[in-house]
Amino acid sequence: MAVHGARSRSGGRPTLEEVAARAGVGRGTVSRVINGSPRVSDATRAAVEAAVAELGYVPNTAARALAANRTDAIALVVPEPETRFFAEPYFSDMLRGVGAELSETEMQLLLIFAGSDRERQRLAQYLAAHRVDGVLLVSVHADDPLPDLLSQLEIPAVISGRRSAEETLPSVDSDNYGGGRAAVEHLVSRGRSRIGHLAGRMDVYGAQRRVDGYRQGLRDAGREVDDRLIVPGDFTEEGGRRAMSLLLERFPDLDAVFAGSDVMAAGARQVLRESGRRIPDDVALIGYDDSAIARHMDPPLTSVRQPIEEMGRAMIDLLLGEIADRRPAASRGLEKRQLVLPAELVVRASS
Amino acid sequence: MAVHGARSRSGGRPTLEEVAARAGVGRGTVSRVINGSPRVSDATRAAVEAAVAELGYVPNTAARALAANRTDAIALVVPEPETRFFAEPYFSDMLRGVGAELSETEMQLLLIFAGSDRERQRLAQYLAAHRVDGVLLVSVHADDPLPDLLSQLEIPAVISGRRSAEETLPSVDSDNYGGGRAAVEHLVSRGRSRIGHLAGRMDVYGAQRRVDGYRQGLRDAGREVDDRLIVPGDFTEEGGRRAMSLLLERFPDLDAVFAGSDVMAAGARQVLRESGRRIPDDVALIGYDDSAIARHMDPPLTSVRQPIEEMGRAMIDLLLGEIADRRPAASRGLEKRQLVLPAELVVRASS
DNA sequence: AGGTACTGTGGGAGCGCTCCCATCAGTGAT
DNA sequence: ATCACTGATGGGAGCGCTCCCACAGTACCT
Repeated sequence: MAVHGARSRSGGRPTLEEVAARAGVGRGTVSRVINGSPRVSDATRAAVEAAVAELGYVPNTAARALAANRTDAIALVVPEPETRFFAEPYFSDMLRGVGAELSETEMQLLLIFAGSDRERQRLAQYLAAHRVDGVLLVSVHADDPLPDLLSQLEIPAVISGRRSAEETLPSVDSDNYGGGRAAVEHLVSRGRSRIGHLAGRMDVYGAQRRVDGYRQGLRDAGREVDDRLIVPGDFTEEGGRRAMSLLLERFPDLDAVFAGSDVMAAGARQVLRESGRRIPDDVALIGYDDSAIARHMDPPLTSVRQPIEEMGRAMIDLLLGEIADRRPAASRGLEKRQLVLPAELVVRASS
Repeated sequence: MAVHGARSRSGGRPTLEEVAARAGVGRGTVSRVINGSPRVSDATRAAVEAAVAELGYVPNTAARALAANRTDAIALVVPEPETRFFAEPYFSDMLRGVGAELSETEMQLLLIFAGSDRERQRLAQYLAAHRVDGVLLVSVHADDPLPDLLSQLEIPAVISGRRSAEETLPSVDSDNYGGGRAAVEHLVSRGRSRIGHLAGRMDVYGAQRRVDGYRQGLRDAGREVDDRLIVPGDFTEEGGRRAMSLLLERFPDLDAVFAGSDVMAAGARQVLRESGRRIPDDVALIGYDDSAIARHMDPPLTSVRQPIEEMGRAMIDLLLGEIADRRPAASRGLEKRQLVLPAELVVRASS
């Protein structure tokens, strides 16, 4: 006996069916118009669009997701505590690029932090429920289980940077090798003869590549590479200080330092100052990341800039491609799915 | 002729039906167990849970959303460009509180920026599609159309701060009045006799209340309020400088200043310095927000602290209540739905 | 013994959409 | 005039869940 009128549970919102009735067409046709199918005559399309406008029709996402098995949403997963996310400009730049590129589409972006174990647990559950069509993974460490979980669940994903030379996931990286090389080349061209390198954490592939670039830069200049000139730090200021002290101890006649990050360069600067050395007169200093630190340092720090915002855009492009190409599972090779964007040396007063 | 086997479009994920078959019960029973209904015997529940575990069953959110007309997601809407979001600790603190409180539930948080017109357009579309069960609105200006859109769409929402004394939406605010009063009380107790106030933008209700508190603080001390001691700024550093200059011009014998924000206090400090006045010896200075600026200022700035993280938690509590109480539409009054959390004076060397 | 009131359970009827097959009218070739 | 296509359209059959009614079983009354 129950009368199921137009005003159902969904709060009186119009449905596809109602739009179809209004436009005097079938359900399928309205669906085609909504989804931009070309197989609709112009007259029909116009009629449907008018009905949509009159009724203020908005598609029900849940119904669409259920029927089409897609969510029109992707997640930006940050496997870090929220604090780091806000502290580092890297993330905000990345987010800007991602947001810009995504605003061209109908896709929705979710921001998910997975710093704590508890949060990672929730994330796993979330992914298992397939609540997103794809995932953007930033700042992943070499031993993170997340990428494997993703491929196991067959969720398209793109990673920023790469975990190793054999990265299997689609990825967008910047040219750490070229960046390292450019830094050294610059120092050589300024007549520096003994150039040290404060390396980053060696379990980060990008840091390894910077070292490789440093080596090659020296070789290009016809110099021998003395491994004792390479001191590992850990990307922190304190690490930079320690590494710098050690380097100075080994080579009192050092006249240039290439640090694997601006933060380490800041630590190095302190040690150089304390030892009475002037920058750049006695020792030239170069950092990496071109962060705010670099611009505000005294003297302003020469640094290697990564096009982070552009990397964000590229990641979205790749991911959308992956999602669209879902049908011929793993058809294309990896070649076109791993991008490396150029890094650029920004010269300032420290070198 | 088509055979619709167990492995359907959804990528072979088990369904409720399959779990039911496995556990030897009906569909309804499994649903009850999944949703924690008490109307299930212990034995049956155990059997179902075992089946869920064996099959690795995860509910299909889209189907649930469609059938139950809810999304289990809420949005934190920031009507500001992303840049400001990252720049101000207010948001990151808020996000931390919100995230913490939400992690106790099954709800998913979406972060949505609506700084540009284009983004606002998208947001409106998003809300019209009812893709979230509720909305948290932070940093809303008096004339923002968003709150009205929300109530028109009948989407539960909670606002941080309030737009005016007659705020109609559920809200969580801090006690700006009490904070202003406490600041003045403190200055009076330190023997300051001529106390100025650098007010914030007067279209922000909280700024008005700080002024009210300032006034009452003086009255409490039995002093007369001279309106020329109150100079409006605009919450910026430059505004703080201008207001401070004006104030100093009017009252060269000023011996205390209460600024409506730490940033304005920073501007004021510069002007005070330039005029040769020492802080706190000649002039005491108090800010508002207790931000990083306050702690790092020279001398460290006395400031009024708002419990932002706690406000975030409270907003979630309120919102979840609103969502749960959807049935008796607008039943409860507003009394219990507008919280005011205490502000606290953090005394440092500047006063 | 017959009622009354639970509790626990099964399963039909949707939710609003997409997918896809059937249908129909039009077009050009035979 | 007939046949084979093609493009445009209608609508059935799900997608996987929740809601709710119906029904069996048990317990407690009169």
